[in-house]
Amino acid sequence: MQPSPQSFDPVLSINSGQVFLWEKYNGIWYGVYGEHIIKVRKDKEQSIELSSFPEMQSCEEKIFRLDDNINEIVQQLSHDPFVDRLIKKYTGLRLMRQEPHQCLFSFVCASNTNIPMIRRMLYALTKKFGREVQVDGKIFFTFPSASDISKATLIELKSCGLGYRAGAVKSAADWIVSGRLDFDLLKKGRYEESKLELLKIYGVGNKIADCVLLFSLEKLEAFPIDIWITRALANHYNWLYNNKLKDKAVTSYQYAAISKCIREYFGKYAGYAQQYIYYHMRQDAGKKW
DNA sequence: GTACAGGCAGTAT
DNA sequence: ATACTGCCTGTA
Repeated sequence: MQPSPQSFDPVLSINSGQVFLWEKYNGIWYGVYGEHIIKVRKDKEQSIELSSFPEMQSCEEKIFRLDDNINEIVQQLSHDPFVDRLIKKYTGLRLMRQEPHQCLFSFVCASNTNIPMIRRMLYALTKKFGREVQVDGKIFFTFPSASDISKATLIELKSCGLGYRAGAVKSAADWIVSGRLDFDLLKKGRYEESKLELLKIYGVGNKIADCVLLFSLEKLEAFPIDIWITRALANHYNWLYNNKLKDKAVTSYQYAAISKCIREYFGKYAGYAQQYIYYHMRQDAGKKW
């Protein structure tokens, strides 16, 4: 039987650059999901086995968004020939649902750097401020809470390799702890309103806000535009924004205009389109991470 | 030594 | 509304 878009491939999704604290150990994938360690094993028949420590109810459905109506999503995106082709090419690629606070800190750290560096920073943060747990004889560290990070000094944060991002991480932590930033409210709010709230945080701009909205706050219309997506838009969607995009960084006004246009074009599941395009661009460039 | 890597904020025009 | 700048850190 041919694989259909309905199937999902956890390893492909884990390796698509949307999550950072995952690693392969003895052929099994382990990932940090807040306080939990997630274990993903694919056996020879390719059947998938997921477990969580401590156990989390229906973690497979939760993390790999199996509650999404993928048929409807695929159908809605298939009007675009490019994305339609990518959906068929990268069978099983899914968005992954992340813990909001881990997601926010991850993408604040992701600003202006590369994936190996992001992984290094986040691992150092978990090691310094997280809780040690053992799974299958291997030591892991849970993701620190906002309160843990808020108590840290800038020096300590910088010692995790955060550099100038340390201030942004600390201020985000302070906002969460003070209740000034409430993820439950942002989940309930509309995309535009929740985005405006996130943009108030020091160190959070358009791209990071859209990542947090898409990956952790259930805003599937969010379409994060980074350098890879800018290149893709310049190559395949030049009609959407009639301007020279090339490799230049977009200004915030350009970002808003492109974002609005592309969300109208792809519809309420634009974020899924972004994921396929992003993965394709990086594959094309030969990126492993 | 230089360039570069998955942005952002601040400032000037 | 856009252009320009500096920024931690590590790797090629």
